[in-house]
Amino acid sequence: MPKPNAFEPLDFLPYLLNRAADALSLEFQQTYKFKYGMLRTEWRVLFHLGCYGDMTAKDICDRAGLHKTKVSRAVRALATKRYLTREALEQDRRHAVLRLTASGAFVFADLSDAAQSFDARVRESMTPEEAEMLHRCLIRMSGLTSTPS
Amino acid sequence: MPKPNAFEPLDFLPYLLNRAADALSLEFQQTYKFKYGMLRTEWRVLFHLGCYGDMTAKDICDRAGLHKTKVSRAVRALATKRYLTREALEQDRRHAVLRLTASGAFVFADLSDAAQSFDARVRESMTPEEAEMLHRCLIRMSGLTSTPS
DNA sequence: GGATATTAGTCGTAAATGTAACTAACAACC
DNA sequence: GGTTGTTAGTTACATTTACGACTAATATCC
Repeated sequence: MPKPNAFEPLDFLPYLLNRAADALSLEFQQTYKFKYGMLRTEWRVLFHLGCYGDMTAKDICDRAGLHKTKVSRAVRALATKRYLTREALEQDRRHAVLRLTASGAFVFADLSDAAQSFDARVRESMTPEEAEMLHRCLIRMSGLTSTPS
Repeated sequence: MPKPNAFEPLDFLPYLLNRAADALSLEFQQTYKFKYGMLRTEWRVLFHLGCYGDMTAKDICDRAGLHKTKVSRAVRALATKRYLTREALEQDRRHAVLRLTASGAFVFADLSDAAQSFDARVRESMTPEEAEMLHRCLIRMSGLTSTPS
């Protein structure tokens, strides 16, 4: 007896989203993994620092929606690679401002370019309307308001 | 000196996709994790068996785009929970057909209902056009042809 | 029918992750 | 100024994953 209203994996949004995210991430991963031996979280931290400027680990956690232990480990790895420095704030020494070094900035520039090309290539498979709608839906589902405020 | 054409995380599709996928998966995870103590891959395997009927581990790997070791372990976990049985094929004893038990089928029915409600709830946040377009884009990005052959 | 190659599935180990406990610095209240 | 609470970040440990090596069954080719 087949189910009356059969629901199938390819209609289930979390599943579909995961497959698409995995497919894209896996492909782009080649770029930062092979060239710079970075992990995904390291790339994300670098990306945030490069795009938004110096900030603390906490800021990155909030922005990127990552857990502090994950960021902590990524920051340590990036510091070991000399891609960033940690500088404790005078007024509150619990905070450490993270700053890209020259080589960190160079790597960021390289990866950022690669990311832009990659993104552009993916967008080629859709119409501008689709791209815009996709962006809107993804932001909404992520629970992000698009206003950075 | 600010970058001329600044690219930012929220415009990068892999990042956005991951955030949306994580947000949704994390939420739906509560359902199968708390009620049945299942891991995501276990839920996926159950989902595939329930939706598509009896199949081998290899079939699930191909359909779900999962590595065989991941499926192997999920299958063992589900077998331990008595949600499925493994039956070696007469004509080729390398293959083992996986079949849901009565309780496996019950759990599947329950989770499948929950998944449908969840999916419906997420879709409420978008127009039918958006939902359709999203589905199309995700399938395309996943590298899946929507024709199951 | 015996050597070689494939294939389905499992196992072992190293790496990565999640969770909670921890440390250190600050704040607030008395 | 000491007690209590909170926050940024790290550490420790258990769970999960990735990757490769492995086993067993079948297919192929001679």
